[in-house]
Amino acid sequence: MAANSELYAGLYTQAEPQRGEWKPRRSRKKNKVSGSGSSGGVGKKRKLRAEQAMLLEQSFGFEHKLASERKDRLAMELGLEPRQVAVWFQNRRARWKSSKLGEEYSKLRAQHDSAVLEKCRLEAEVSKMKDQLNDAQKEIQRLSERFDNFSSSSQNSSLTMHAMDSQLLGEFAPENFESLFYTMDNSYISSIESTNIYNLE
DNA sequence: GTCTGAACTTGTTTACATCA
DNA sequence: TTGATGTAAACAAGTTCAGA
Repeated sequence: MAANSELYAGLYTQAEPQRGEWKPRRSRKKNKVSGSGSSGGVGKKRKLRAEQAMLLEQSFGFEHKLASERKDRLAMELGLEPRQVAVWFQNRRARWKSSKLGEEYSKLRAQHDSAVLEKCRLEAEVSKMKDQLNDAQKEIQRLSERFDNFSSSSQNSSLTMHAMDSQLLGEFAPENFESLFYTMDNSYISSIESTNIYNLE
């Protein structure tokens, strides 16, 4: 296959090449240029001079895409082949994209790390709350059993609820103890929770 | 030996020219 | 006039390789 540099040599026109955004392209040339001669052959790879690279960078900073006119003008200003300018822009776009991807990766990595930390924190919190719930349930169970024992042993007793109140619960007796027992028939747990007897903290 | 970057290769897309 | 086909130019992605 003929080298593209040979094919392209001398074929650059005033067209506006842009992919993605539409712009009118070159008008087709009738005559092919076989210019496989000196100009197309870059031959040895050589590093661009500092001022050439600087101007190319400036141009790239202005616009990443390279319209044909600009390419020709740049090539003329820099004393390079238009093909070299085009190649430089292609490579520069590739480097730019690569660095952009690197930045994007770093950002996502940081977000991921902080999300993992937050997940750990939340899991620890859930675990702690489960423990507290467990303790609360045990305490409820304990009190329930004590109450059952007491009520069965003193079923015929003449003790009043008030007497039982202070005897059984001591300092933990809630102020509305009677109403608590009344609601316990319907919903023991929820009434306890709603009267906030047990501080889970 | 490694890295960087210029140049190249391959495949795809798009605009245009030509012809039936 | 229109649809099919060919061609050139441009691009992205990947590769090669000279020079630092």
